[in-house]
Amino acid sequence: MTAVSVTHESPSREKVETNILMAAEEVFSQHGYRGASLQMIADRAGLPKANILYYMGSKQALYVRLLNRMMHRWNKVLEDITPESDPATVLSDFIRAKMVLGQRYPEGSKLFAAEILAGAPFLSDYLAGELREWVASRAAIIQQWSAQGKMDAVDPKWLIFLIWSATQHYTEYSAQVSGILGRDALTEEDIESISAFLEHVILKGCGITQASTNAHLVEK
Amino acid sequence: MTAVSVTHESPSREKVETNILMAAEEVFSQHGYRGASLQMIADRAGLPKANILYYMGSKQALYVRLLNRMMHRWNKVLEDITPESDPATVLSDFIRAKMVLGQRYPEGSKLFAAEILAGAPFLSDYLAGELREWVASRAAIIQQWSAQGKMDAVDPKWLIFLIWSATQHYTEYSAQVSGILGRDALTEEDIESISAFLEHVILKGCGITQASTNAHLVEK
DNA sequence: ACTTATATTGACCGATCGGTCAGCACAATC
DNA sequence: GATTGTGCTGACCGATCGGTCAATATAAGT
Repeated sequence: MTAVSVTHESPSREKVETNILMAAEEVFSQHGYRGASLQMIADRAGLPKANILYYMGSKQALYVRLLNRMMHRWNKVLEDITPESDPATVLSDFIRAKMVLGQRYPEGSKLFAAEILAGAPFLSDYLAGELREWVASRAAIIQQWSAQGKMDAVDPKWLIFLIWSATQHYTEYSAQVSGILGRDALTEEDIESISAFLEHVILKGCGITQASTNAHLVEK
Repeated sequence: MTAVSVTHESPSREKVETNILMAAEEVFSQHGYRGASLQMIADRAGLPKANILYYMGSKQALYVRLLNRMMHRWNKVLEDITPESDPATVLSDFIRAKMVLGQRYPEGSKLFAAEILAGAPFLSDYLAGELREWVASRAAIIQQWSAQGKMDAVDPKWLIFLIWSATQHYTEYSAQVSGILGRDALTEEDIESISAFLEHVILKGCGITQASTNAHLVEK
């Protein structure tokens, strides 16, 4: 990527940063914070190592920036939910939204997973603060659904963790999944099949009757 | 150190090796293969770095040895299962066996997770060979259960992945779970509560009526 | 054209990486 | 007592780590 381009104009700052962030997300997600090296990121971005530090300041700043970006993406999921909402559609949307998120940002999801695996040294505040509130508020609503007889009296936290884990599995364990399935990557049909399966098992397992036959139709 | 009367083989060697393996499992599980350093392992084992290499040969040999040890532990799960088996008890046992496995070997489980996250560079053969066969054989049996009307006609592979992910979550994401729950670690009651929840949702979600022989698990 | 500000990067720093090796400690054998 | 074999480890190796900096190139402002 050295300047051999026919056009003499240099890429804008934003373009370069995006390029670096993409490369860094790949490397960090594969090897974790300690296992990743700036040289690997630089090579993947097609830039000299010093240039990475010029734009990002330090390895840690780059890493934290990627974590924040991923947290921002994640925060948009399941924003509006009330006790009056229909459990079937809400949980269904939740499952599918998380599946889409994992498919759209596989490297970011893996980056997050590696951070948690390492003991969440950079995310402990977020987990015990913002995310805990997120879970608590959603759990309270699910609890009300149970009290209203709309679903079984399951522990809402375990239910949330179940949906998280079941959906994340297909992005973070993609190497295992594709190794077992004998396929390089999941197809569109795979994703739809998995989503329908999770919808079926989790809703039915929680005693939720799917309101309409076309509940699987989700629009963004 | 230890004065042993019978000295056919050196018992100290085994002790030292176990010590090293324990330390290495912790470090590798936290930081992955690249992120782990022999110095960190040596410090945790209370030995000089050269001693680690004296016993284990190389970083890679040590890592592969840990992976193999974890694979052997894992292989014992769900060994005997036939089409005549009762789906309720089999799946229930599967869920609880995996929960126990994760609680018994948290570092080993995380080590495995980190390896998969990195793209399974050392495990691709195992995933596409031994483990794929494991899944295929169990999937065939589940398929027969569906054909016999013992349960819903769900895709067996997705079901196996669901149980894997849902149970593994509590060991590999323990930092996230405890951060959200505000607890340092899961209690015995937590484990039982989670196991009962997963049993309830997954069995019911697959249209399996819990057998009377498991009556002690139904109500809690 | 000249000045200023920003982009870019090769060269370098001390620290740490995985790994080698010579040599010491020590018990068993001769 | 001398020899041998094994356990053990400090010292060292070249490579790579994250990060700094001076020098240069390019763009922008006047």
